[in-house]
Amino acid sequence: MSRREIAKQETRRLILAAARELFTQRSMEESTIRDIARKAGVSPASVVVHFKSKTALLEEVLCEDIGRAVSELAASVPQNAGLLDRLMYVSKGFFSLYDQNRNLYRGFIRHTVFEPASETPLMSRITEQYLRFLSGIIEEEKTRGVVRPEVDSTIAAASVFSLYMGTLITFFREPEMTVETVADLLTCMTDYYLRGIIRSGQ
Amino acid sequence: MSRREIAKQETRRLILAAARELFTQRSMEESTIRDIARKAGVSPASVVVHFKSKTALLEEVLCEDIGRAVSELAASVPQNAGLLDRLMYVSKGFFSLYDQNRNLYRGFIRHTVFEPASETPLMSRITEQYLRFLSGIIEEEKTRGVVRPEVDSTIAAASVFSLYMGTLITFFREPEMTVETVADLLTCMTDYYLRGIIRSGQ
DNA sequence: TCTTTTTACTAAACCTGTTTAATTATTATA
DNA sequence: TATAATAATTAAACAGGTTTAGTAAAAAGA
Repeated sequence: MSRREIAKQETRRLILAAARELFTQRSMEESTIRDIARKAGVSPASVVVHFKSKTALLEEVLCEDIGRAVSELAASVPQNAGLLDRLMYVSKGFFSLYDQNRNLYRGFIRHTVFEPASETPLMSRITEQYLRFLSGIIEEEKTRGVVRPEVDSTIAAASVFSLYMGTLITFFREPEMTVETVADLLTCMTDYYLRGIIRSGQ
Repeated sequence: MSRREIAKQETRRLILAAARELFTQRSMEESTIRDIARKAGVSPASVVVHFKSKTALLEEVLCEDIGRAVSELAASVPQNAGLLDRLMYVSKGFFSLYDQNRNLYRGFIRHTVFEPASETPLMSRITEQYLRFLSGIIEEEKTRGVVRPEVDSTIAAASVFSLYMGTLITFFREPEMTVETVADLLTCMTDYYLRGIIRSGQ
């Protein structure tokens, strides 16, 4: 690595560290690029040169945390638990994570979820990781005979994920909602999803 | 109404008309407050005085359209259709509406969905209207014996709405996705939801 | 080694949403 | 009617994300 490249990486590291520190203290709006730049000892322009935008910088910081959370949670799912509990396990972990800095994660998700997937590559990767995890569980339960064999696990995973997103929206929209309340709601909704709501045989 | 009040309402009307015209031509970001103010013949500050923020102004404009769409769609649901088709009917109408100006609606939903409910009263009202419509259908199908009687129609409506939101996110994230594709996906997901994915009797 | 090219970085400017401090016209009051 | 209070409006400023034009140092080429 050339001397230039080394300096560049060091600058990048400084910005990331400063951003992480500020973002964990304040919300997204309260942490300005100028603040981050000052803390990192670089110019505001440098921040935008290294990370395409403020959102991209936040994505870089938070996706590291979220990605680690997904991996850890997915690895620690209680294997002897039932389908519903296993599907809920990671979602509940996410709610707890977001609850640590609700405004920050709210801002982050607001700025990424509705963007074209190509604009938020890190977020996309984590979503795919989570979807694979969910469809993996469903496939597993298919071989156990719990889930009907004709069910498309990709569609089912996307559905379970949608229910999660729906409750996440409620979580962020209703400030009085706690992690427990939202987890209970999601559990109830997912339970319905698994069992269906119409009489069987219709 | 005093002379002052009349003038105030007229200014408000001018701003709304200008905003509507600009918003239907360009996206949210491309329509600046200064542009709207110039077209309306008022100062930029006036726009913010009459409407709390740019988002609130957009909410005012679009919720009129969305609200009308909900009412019209809800009133024209084919009554003899099955549960699935009736649940899908309004959602499909929304997708078509959003497809008319995808970037504008994307920006709008991005700026409102994750805000506290109190900040976006018009959006909240429409969401409640839609949820009532959905739970109404489910209650109806309960009396017909199609939906199991122990099902909580509020939870079920929230679930169907979540599936809609999930596919809407996909719709906005994947630019190549068409109204037809997303409608098919949602139909499939909702069908699973109604019938459940596990073997009955578990 | 000297020159040219590349590139990390930045100061200053730009754009836009929003706020503030008047200004001016209307309404209420004496 | 004259004066005081009120409120609609705005010019100007502010703040923050982003862009631009330029600088200076490193790398490449002679």
